[in-house]
Amino acid sequence: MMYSITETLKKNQLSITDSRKKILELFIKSKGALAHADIEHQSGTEFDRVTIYRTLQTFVEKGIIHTIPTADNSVRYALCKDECSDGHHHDDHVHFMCDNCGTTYCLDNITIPKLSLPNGFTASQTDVVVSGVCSRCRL
Amino acid sequence: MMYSITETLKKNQLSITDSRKKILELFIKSKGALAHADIEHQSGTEFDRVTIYRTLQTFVEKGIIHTIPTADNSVRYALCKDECSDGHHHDDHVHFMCDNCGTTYCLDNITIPKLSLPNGFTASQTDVVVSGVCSRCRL
DNA sequence: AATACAATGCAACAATGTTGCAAAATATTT
DNA sequence: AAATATTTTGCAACATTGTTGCATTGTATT
Repeated sequence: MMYSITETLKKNQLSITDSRKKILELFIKSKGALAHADIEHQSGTEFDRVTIYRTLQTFVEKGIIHTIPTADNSVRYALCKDECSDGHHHDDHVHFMCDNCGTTYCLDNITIPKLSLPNGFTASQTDVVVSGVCSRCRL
Repeated sequence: MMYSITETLKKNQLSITDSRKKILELFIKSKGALAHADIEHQSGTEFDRVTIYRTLQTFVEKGIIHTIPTADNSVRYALCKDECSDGHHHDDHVHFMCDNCGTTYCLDNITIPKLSLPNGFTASQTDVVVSGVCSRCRL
């Protein structure tokens, strides 16, 4: 599957800038989710902290990336699947965070089972966060 | 069900102090989960910010409260059920966060269905965070 | 009541996130 | 291709959240 950085930005009506290209590239190359700090380190002193914050915000709004709830409440981001668009995320997949290496995976293939909520409660979104040991750390 | 504040503290080998009594009381009175800021506001200027942080930390370590992963990655705490003890939490229940009023509920009665993870992955903890509208906001 | 021990408040700091605004880069128009 | 309009960036300043060391105060123990 092709994933053209410039195409993606254009498709979302975003102007093509160095920071957006670079940050999107980091997500594509990355196996797991990224935290703000990861991006800051991996891009060196190339971009201002504020620019990274704003870029991440923009990407979330456009449905390019989504935030991942983690057991330790650290903020992480991962690429959305194609179905996501402007503010409407469809990320009802399972996230897995490795206790050992800290890598966060999107387990796209595992669907979340329907839960029956108490009377009067309606669900709009369901997030599942599994912690444990990933395949690479298990050896 | 009785819930004696002093008893609970004693049971966990904690000395009885004003801040611990007050903060534990807030949790017992509260219907939902509490954030650090909630406690800070509800207890006025009575206690130092640092004391609240340390008290929450202690309560988590002793298994009196547990943190709740939320979709917006804000840190919240809620009372544990009796089974929790020193560092060993058994909080595999569903958490519900209302998009309207922000209240976070522990849905103790809903059990988390078993998920089949990809090969090589082992789960130690599973958190489910449901967002939506709660029964009080639905009217 | 005296001593030992633990918790608190204060100050200082670190990390994370936000806002306003001028300068620079990108996109659009002619 | 140059000029204009629009966006984005970097900087500075600030707000919020969380942490650490240490003297003081409060709690528990003898």
